[in-house]
Amino acid sequence: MESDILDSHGFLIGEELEGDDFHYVEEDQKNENIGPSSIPYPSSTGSKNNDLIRNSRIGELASNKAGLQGIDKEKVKQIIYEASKNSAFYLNEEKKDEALSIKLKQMMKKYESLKKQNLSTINSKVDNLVQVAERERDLSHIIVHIDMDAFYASIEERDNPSLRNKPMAVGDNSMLTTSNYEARNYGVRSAMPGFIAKKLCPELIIVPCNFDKYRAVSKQIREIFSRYDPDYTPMSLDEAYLDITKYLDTIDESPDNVVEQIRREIHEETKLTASAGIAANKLLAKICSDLNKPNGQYRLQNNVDDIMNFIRPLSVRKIPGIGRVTERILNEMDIKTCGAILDNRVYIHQMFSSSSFNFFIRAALGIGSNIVKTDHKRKSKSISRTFSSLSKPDDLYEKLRELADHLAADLLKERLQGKTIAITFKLVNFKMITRERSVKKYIHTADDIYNIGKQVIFININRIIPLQTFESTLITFINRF
DNA sequence: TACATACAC
DNA sequence: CATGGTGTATGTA
Repeated sequence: MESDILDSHGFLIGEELEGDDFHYVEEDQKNENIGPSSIPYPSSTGSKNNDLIRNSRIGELASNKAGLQGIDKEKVKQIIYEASKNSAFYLNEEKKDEALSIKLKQMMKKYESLKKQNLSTINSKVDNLVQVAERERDLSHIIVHIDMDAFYASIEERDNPSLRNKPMAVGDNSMLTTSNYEARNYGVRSAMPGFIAKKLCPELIIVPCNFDKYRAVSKQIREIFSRYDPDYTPMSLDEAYLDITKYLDTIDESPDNVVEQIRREIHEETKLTASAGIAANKLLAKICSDLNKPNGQYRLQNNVDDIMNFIRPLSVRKIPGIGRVTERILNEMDIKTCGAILDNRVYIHQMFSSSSFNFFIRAALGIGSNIVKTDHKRKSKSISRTFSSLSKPDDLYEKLRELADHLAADLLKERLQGKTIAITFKLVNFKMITRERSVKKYIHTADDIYNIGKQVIFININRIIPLQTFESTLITFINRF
C-alpha cells in the first residue's frame, strides 16, 4: 500500500496505519512471534471518548489515508464513530482503553522518575547488550518476503470482471476480510464490519468468502515458491518467506531480477499481482515488501550502513510485533522511530522485561532471523464460533457438542492429541473469559473433549459466570500438545 | 498450570 | 440491526 508521509527514504513516519489485508488463516499458520506480549505497564489519565477514537481499534479503522475520491479522514472517523458509539462492542473497547490508560499512566510515573536518575552506571551494561545483539548480525543470506496484493479481493475481481474498478470487499455484513484499492479510498478496510463499510461507501459491493478458491490459488503460488526455495515458509495463504541464497548460487542473476521473475511467474500463472521485499533477514524483508505495494518490490542491500539508514527513521509501528498498544507505550516515552529506540536504550532497558528489551534492540538494529524452513510443529488446535445469546445451559452444551465433533475430526486428520481443553466465553458485552482444564492422559475424541468441556462450562456457569451473562456468544476449545 | 494480553494474518 | 477465527508468545500468579 502506498504511503503518504514519506521521508527521504520513502518510509512512512508517524502516521501510517494502513493495516494489511486481514485474512483468515486456516492452515499453515507459522506465527513466529516476536514482540513483547503483555507488557507490565501500569498507568494514565482517564482518557475520554476522543482519545478512544484516536487510540482504540475503532480509531485505528479510521486512521488510514482515505480521501482520494471519497471522504476525508475526519469524515471517515465521524461515520465510524456514529455507527459504533452506542454498541456493546464500543462500550467494551472503551473499557479496555480505560484499563490500558491506567497502566500507561503508571508506566509514565516510573519513566518520569527514571529520567531524574543518573543512569550512567547502567550505560555500559546496556551498551554491552547492544554489542551482543550486533554480533548476531548475519548478512550472508538473501531473504525474500512475498505478499499477494489484496489477495481475496483480487481473486474475486479476476474471476468476475464486473467487479473491477468498483469499490469492493470480501466478507459479509458483519465483517470484511479484504477490500480492494478502490474501496480503501473510501476508508473501507479489512477487519471492518460490512455494515459500517456500507455507510462509508454505499456503492460498496460485498462478495462472500470463497476459501476453497483462495486455497487453490495459494497452492499455485506455493508451487512457484518451491522452485526458488523448496524450504520456503508459508505464513498464510497469501504470504511467504523464501531464502534465495542457494538459488542465486546456481544462476548468474541479481536478487532483484530473480524476484521480478518470481512475481512475473505468479502473474502469468494466476493473473494476480504480488509485492516483495528483499533483504538480509525476515524482519527487514517483511518491512520492505510493504514499501512498493501493490505490484512492486523493494531491495535493501546487505550492508550495515544501508540497513541502519533504512531502519533509523522508520516508525516503530512498522516493526512486526509492535502493534497498537506497544506503539502507544513507546510514543508515550517519546519514542516514535527505531532510531529513538536506540537513543533511549537505557530507558527501554529499565522499563521493559529483558525479552522485550532484546526484541526492541534487535528490531532497531535491523537484526532478525534469516532461518527459512517449511517444517512446523503445531502447538494448539482450536475452533470457535460466534452465535447469538443463549439462555439455557443445555443450549450451551449443544454448541459444545457441535464444536467438539468438529475439533475431534480436525485432530484426527493430523493425528493430534492433547491434554488441555480451554473454553472461551464471549459475553454479550464482548468481554472474553477463558477457563481451562488439563488432564493426565492425552485425549482426542469428541466425547472426551465434550465431557471435559462440559465440566468446565458447568463449574463456571454456577460459580464464576452469572446466569445472566452466560448468554455468551462464543465458545472456543483449545487443545495444547 | 491457569488466565489475561498483545499480535499477526 | 450488526464487530471474526486460528495460532503463537509472554507476563503474572
